[in-house]
Amino acid sequence: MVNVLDVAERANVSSATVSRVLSGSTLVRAETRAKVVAAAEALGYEPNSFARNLRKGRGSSIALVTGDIEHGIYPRLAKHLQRELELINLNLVLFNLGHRQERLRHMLQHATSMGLRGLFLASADIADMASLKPLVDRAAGKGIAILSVSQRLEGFGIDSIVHDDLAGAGMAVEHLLARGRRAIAYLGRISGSEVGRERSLGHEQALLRAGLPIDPVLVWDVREGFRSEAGYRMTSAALDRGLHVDAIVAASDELASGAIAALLDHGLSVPGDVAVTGFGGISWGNYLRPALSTIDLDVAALAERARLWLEAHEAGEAHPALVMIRPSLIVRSST
Amino acid sequence: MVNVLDVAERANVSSATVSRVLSGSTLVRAETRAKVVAAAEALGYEPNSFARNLRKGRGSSIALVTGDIEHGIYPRLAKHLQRELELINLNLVLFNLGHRQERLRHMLQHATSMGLRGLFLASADIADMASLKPLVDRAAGKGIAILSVSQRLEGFGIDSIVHDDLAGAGMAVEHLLARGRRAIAYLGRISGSEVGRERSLGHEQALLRAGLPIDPVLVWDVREGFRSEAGYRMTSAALDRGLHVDAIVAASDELASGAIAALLDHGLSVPGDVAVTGFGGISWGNYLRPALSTIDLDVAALAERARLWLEAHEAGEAHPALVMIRPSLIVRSST
DNA sequence: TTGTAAGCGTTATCAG
DNA sequence: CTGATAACGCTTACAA
Repeated sequence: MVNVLDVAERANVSSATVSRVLSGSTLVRAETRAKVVAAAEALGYEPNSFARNLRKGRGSSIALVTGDIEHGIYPRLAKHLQRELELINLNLVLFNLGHRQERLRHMLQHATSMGLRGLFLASADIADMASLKPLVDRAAGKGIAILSVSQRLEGFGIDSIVHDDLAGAGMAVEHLLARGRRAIAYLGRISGSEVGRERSLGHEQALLRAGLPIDPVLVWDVREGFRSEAGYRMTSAALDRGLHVDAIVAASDELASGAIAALLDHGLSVPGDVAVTGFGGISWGNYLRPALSTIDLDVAALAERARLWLEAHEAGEAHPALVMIRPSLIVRSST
Repeated sequence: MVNVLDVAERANVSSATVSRVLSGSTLVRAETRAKVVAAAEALGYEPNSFARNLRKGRGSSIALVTGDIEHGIYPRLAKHLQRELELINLNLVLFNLGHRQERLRHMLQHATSMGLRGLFLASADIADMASLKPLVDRAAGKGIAILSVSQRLEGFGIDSIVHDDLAGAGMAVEHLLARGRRAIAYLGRISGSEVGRERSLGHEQALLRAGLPIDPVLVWDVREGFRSEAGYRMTSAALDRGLHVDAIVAASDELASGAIAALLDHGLSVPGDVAVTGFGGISWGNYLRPALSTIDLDVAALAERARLWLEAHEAGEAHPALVMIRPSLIVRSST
């Protein structure tokens, strides 16, 4: 393994000079710089990141902490975040909780020891924030940059960059109202949990704005998460109970796909009998039949803001505690 | 930041002893060990991974190199790999190529410098392997563990753990033949590329086994990758040309969803007029209507084998150059 | 503009 | 079974 000393020797300079050249310092004579660069080149020198990080006292990776990286917009989020971090020479390390709360504790506890520079929280089910707070503070105190990129956690002192779920759900409901729908169900509440609360609230508030009552039987809980299966099950159950619905606002595209399947299986037509909207803007939504109208989440924008936040944080600059990314409605044939 | 010396001081031992205790060495008196553990506990000691890695000369993360982490089975793969690596205290860092070949070169070149312990290649479009080979060898020579987890690359001296695509495609074709289909198209060849070649071959061989001819017009190229849009486009184009087909074997679930959409849009029924199979076993496939019959890939098994491979590799034990994971057919209503 | 030298926190070697 | 000590490769005061 060739190191700075080898390069220094070959270039007839000191290791300090080599280091200066390689870290792009300007305080080096052009001529010297050239010599060093040539020597490094010739020897195939590659800096050792551990030594550098050890010396500098900080690492070069950010952990993306997800509940379930497999579903919803998380794969897209991971992709965009990685791309953004790469711009500032940081790595994205993946940490999937699999919905085990204690693993988050573990993560928070060992963030410094793992040499992480920051933590992007993208787990949808951070429930017990109160008990987590001390750990978060401890990590933050040690210089770990902590940002929530899925839930609004600014109330707990954690900066948050999130999609404007409230507005998104509102847009869906308003679109359905404009289409003449009145019995607009909400699919995807997780009762007793903050998860998806904003979306559920968006549905509620939009109905109230329109002067419509909130019918509790039209708010459907999912316990198994935002996946197709839950959508299918809850929609089926509602239909079996003979509920009257003419539209469903689903909290995710996957839930929506399950809902549509259930409706079709019950002999109903979409959107003829029941219109359905999704949430997320997943790519295959356009190839469901009927094609899924959905609230498209601008994940690329979110990822960029996350990078900007990180840069500001590292520079010690001020940054807003909450950024909301505005989603947009995509109208397709399911509504 | 509390370090080994602090712990040593508090426990009245040397840093060496602390290190021994913390790395679980048995050559320490139980009593001494207890003192050290207590001191570490009391001080809230956390080992510094950079120092450790620097000293040990190797890191603790594996990079997952994908072409596009957003689609297909890659999110699932990432999830399972992370879980497996966690078992052996390794991190998974994400590196998404976005289908830019030169970024792979870069990755290979800087793997050591980034302190990576290994590289899992999961990019479907590693085309120019010949030119990449020297870089791979160089990295391998430096002790980087390199494993392909999507393409068969054992011919290039790269150990590979892959799904048995040949068998999978064969199972799909045989299933369709058993259902009486004869004009079985293959959707998803990328002409002039090794990508998906095994699947395409599986289709071909299964037809030949059944004594059926290969009709070139029934092999559909996709240039835009294995996504829904391409499936829709190619299927539409074929139908517009008036081609007779009674079944489509798609190289991915996303392609299949596009194909089904195109068929329905052309007024055809699935599976009445045309049966369709997917590839992957994506979770929402069961909620398409008709529900998608597919070749289910056992990603969890693949991930486990990958971990086992890594352990063997590190232990210097022998390990097979090629492991094939057997997929299974899931029959739903699209066939 | 460049060199010297002192660490960063850990582990491995060698004595004891 | 334990301690002293020398690295690992890099950056950064401080000197020159």
